[in-house]
Amino acid sequence: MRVVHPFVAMARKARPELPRKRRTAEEARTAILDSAEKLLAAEGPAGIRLQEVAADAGMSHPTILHHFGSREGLVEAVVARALESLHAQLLDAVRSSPQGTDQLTALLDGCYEALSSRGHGRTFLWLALSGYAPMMEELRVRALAEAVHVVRTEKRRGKKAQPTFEDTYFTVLLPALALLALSVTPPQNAEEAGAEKRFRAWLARMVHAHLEKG
Amino acid sequence: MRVVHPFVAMARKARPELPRKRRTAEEARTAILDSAEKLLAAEGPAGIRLQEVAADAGMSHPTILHHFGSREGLVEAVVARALESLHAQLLDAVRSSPQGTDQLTALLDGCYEALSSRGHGRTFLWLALSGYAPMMEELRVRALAEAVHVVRTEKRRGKKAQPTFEDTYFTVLLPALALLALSVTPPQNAEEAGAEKRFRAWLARMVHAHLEKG
DNA sequence: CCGCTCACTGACAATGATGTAGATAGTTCT
DNA sequence: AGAACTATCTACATCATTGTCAGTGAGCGG
Repeated sequence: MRVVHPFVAMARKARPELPRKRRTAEEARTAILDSAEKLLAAEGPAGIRLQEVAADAGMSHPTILHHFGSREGLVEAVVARALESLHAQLLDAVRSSPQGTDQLTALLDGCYEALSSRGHGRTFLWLALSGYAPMMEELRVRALAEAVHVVRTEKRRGKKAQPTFEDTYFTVLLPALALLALSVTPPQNAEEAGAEKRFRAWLARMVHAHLEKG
Repeated sequence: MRVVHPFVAMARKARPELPRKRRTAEEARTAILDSAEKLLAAEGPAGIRLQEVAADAGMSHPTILHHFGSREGLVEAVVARALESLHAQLLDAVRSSPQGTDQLTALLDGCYEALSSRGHGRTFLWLALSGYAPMMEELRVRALAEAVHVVRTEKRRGKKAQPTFEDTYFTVLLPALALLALSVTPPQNAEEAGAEKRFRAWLARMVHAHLEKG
């Protein structure tokens, strides 16, 4: 039934770049996930092919199946890790600077960085389109808006017109959607990058003005 | 070399639902494109499979190859037709109402309708992510912003502070990006639909206020 | 009625992707 | 050193998808 390979040694010699490396299971998993994540951001979940991931990670594709059970297992793992990483980066960006126009610009810059630097914004949109991630819930805009709303109402304690929560929610949602869409195609040159930066500053002024005036 | 099929007639009888239909070439092409466009909006360009398109259009997959030459040919045709249709619908929406807050709300509603009704927004994002369509150019935001800027400067003739074109551009770009991102996941129920409608009205007020004040 | 055109079909080839099986070779523990 | 463990490999099986081919039949002009 099984044809035993005759010339293993020869094949080995023919491709001297195959010194079977042995990593720890953890190292192997992260190497695989790193390679898969690149493909995920570039081509979406459908673009994750075992052979290609394996080639990029410097191993053969059955090794991936050994570590993740199946292609679906790999996809789930890389999706989970990417979303986790995105949320962590966004949280970092939000935690640093809460008040003032300049800080708001910095905040938007930070969020945009989180979305575009490692292709997480692209990944997120791929997932939303593919139905992997429930768009709005995953972006956790609501939670962020709640935090902002607390600060906002705090600041205008005593004023007569208190803003509604929905107003605050929309005010947070708007830049979130815009930055997400922008991150699909990162700027190709310095000029585009400059324009996008000015856009974020402009957007920050707009949002800030709206939050202040109520 | 070739095994001649022995029981064609029997096979025909076995599946009586196969009366070979003959359409005109035009009818066939549009039927195929209609089916392919559904798949394109749902799963992106990578989701266009000849067998599936053929099944949906009620024919065998070689017929598609007969009409479009190759899968790539089909994809190009359906992409071209979808973008054409999206631009036509957006143009329609923009042409109807140029001034005032209420009309601006209607305009945004119209644009959102164009993006979400037939999944054109999803299609567009699939294409942008896949690298088929150059995001910003394809949305033709610049051309729209130029038209808006003419009207805007016209209205404030004589005033001292004229808004820059970039300000107008950003003011058009912002709702464009937001609506596009929103169209990825159309509302699942009446409540979500209502919230999105209120968001568009809120956005229209914001944009209108900015355009008026300068 | 005849014959041509071409939309259409089933069968098959070719390619590429996932998954399986058994052997091989680092690592670590005793 | 020897044994156990397991990360890794090659080879193969299986399936889905695109594309080719030769033939079929509906409609139309003579």
